Amino acid sequence: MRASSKKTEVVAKRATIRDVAARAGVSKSLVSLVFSDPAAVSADKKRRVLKAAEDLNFTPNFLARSLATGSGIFVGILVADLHNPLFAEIVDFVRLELEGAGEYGFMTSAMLPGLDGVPRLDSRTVNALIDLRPRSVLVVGSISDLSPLDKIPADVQIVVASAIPSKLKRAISVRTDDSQGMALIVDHLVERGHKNIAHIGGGGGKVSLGRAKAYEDAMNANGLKKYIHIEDADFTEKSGYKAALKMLKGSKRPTAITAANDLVAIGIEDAIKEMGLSNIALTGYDNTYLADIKTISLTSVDQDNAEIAAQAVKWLTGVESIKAGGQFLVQPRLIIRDSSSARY
Amino acid sequence: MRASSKKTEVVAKRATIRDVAARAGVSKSLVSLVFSDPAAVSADKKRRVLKAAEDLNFTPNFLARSLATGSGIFVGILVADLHNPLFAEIVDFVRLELEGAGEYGFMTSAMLPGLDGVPRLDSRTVNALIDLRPRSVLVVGSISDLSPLDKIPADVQIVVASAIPSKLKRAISVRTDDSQGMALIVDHLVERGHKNIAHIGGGGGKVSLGRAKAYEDAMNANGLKKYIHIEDADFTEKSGYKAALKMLKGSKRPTAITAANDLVAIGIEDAIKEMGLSNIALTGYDNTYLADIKTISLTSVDQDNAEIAAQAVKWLTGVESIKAGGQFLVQPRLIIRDSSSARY
DNA sequence: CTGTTAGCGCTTTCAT
DNA sequence: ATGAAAGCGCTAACAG
Repeated sequence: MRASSKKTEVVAKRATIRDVAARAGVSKSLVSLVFSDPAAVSADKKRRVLKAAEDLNFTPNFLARSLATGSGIFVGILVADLHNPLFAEIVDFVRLELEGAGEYGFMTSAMLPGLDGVPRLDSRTVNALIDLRPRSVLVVGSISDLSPLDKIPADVQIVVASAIPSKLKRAISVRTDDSQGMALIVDHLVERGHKNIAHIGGGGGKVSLGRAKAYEDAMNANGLKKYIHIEDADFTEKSGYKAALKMLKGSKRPTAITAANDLVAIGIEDAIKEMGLSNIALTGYDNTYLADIKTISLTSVDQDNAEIAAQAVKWLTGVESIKAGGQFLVQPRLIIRDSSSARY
Repeated sequence: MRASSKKTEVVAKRATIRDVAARAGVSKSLVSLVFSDPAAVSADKKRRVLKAAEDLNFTPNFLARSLATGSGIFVGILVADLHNPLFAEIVDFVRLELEGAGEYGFMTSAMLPGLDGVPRLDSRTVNALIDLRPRSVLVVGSISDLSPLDKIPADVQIVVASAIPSKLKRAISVRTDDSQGMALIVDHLVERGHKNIAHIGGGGGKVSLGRAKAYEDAMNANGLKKYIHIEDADFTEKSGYKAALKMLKGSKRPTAITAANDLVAIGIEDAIKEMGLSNIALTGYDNTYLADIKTISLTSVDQDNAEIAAQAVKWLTGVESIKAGGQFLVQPRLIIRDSSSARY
């Protein structure tokens, strides 16, 4: 039924600048002007063009425009890991923020599952993004090797959010101050009377490593150097679970455990339960929605995603700038929930 | 240091077909041919062109090609909700599958946060996607109104995965058979001795509604019509929590509760805990990684994402076809965990 | 098999 | 202020 058109294939082609020009009785270039530099065209003609565009349901072709201009009018967003709820939140904030600035964020995922389980930056997507000629590029989350992004023209600003840029000197980054975040956590546990506070994390990336280091610093600051105890884990639940089992079976069992992120904390919690232990304080990191689930109720550090997004957008839109390699650290906030209630 | 180029701005512009032609000593069209129809060019010249391309780090411009061809060479992927772990998984499978078929999937998120909290399909992204001229389009997850996609040329197949297409007759869909899924769940609970089995869900979308209906059918099939009890909730944890409180405070408290999805189940669990109840069996749906967290350990229905992805890709690549509005239902699998262990 | 000529839809100079 | 012409990087008929 639907396919039974007359002789003409009625494939609803999008109207072009030419169609609009014809309908409005002006030249193509004038139509183009209306959409790129509206102020430069007479009110009368402008109205007519706009009307015609409206009638024809016309929207400038994104693609053709990028091709012709040599530089697009949108911000390219690359998400590192679709599975991490944290990143989805940041992307939402960024888009809202971008929207407010009258800019447009085009989100793509450049990560390929990867045969070995480790996600890899897909060069085809990177190339596609380059072809699209974004005005700037935002990378959300940790990508182990950002160097493929070096093919992006040098005048296109690359901003990394919630991660430490790896192998890409020109990138600038905005993320939470993990030294402070970890200090908040350790101080909180110390207040609750804990001394023997351990950390599970430090593996699988710069961010993780940074947090482990921050934990050490915080312990030292509290004069608890002798209690420093780190069991290696990356950012996954499974890895937290295994590390926790090992730690809890060891001789100097801690009274409190700090995790590299919420997922790791969940894995630790599983291990604690499985071993029939109780009264061990536990903290997460990132304050994802998981932490807020009542069954889990995890004390965690909030990264202030809104703030991260706001700063990223300032750079992406060129409102603010900073030299290559520069960074901005956002203040974290401690969210206290049940998991850290055990006292000592 | 890096910026101190000589007089020429060394913005690493991507090499064009022209550069390659010059270097290989052939015409532009020949280069083009090598990349579009390699078989049609002599081995010798082909080698030379490929070599030159290699040297220049040349990759055909995605954009220009789409513009010239009128139909791109990639599959556009639109993700409904970045927050739902289920969708990320499906996307991963689809990409892997596409990769295997020698095709390329370009993933974008078309959902804007939405001021009222309800995500909306962003017309700019839809337009951008249309401009890119994908060979076919995959929508992953529920979007309340797909009609903006009707602007996609009629010859571009639109496939919806893990959702029921709304307001878009031309779309075809692949998803799990929820009648079977719910039957598996109800049968399982009946086997454990339960009769008074309730359902929380049914609100906020066709899929949710379908599952509620499937629950009713399964109850009827077990001769448990008089126990049918549905409390309205959408797909969020919060909504499950509220519905559960209401249900559990009511007079005919069930011995088992089936949830519309895992998140809702988690909300229900919170309510159960909060009311100090125990021995109520609980089931989720979707078998997300949340269900597998030991602390949660939720009996759930696995959708077989790999199978969904495989079917979607067959359609997307044109290997198989089906008439507009057609659908394919995948067999679900019950994953039994602790949450349903309560017997009655 | 190879090279030439248009042209995709748009944005520029550059005249008018 | 407006129109004509050239061109972004590529492919698609053509002719050689």
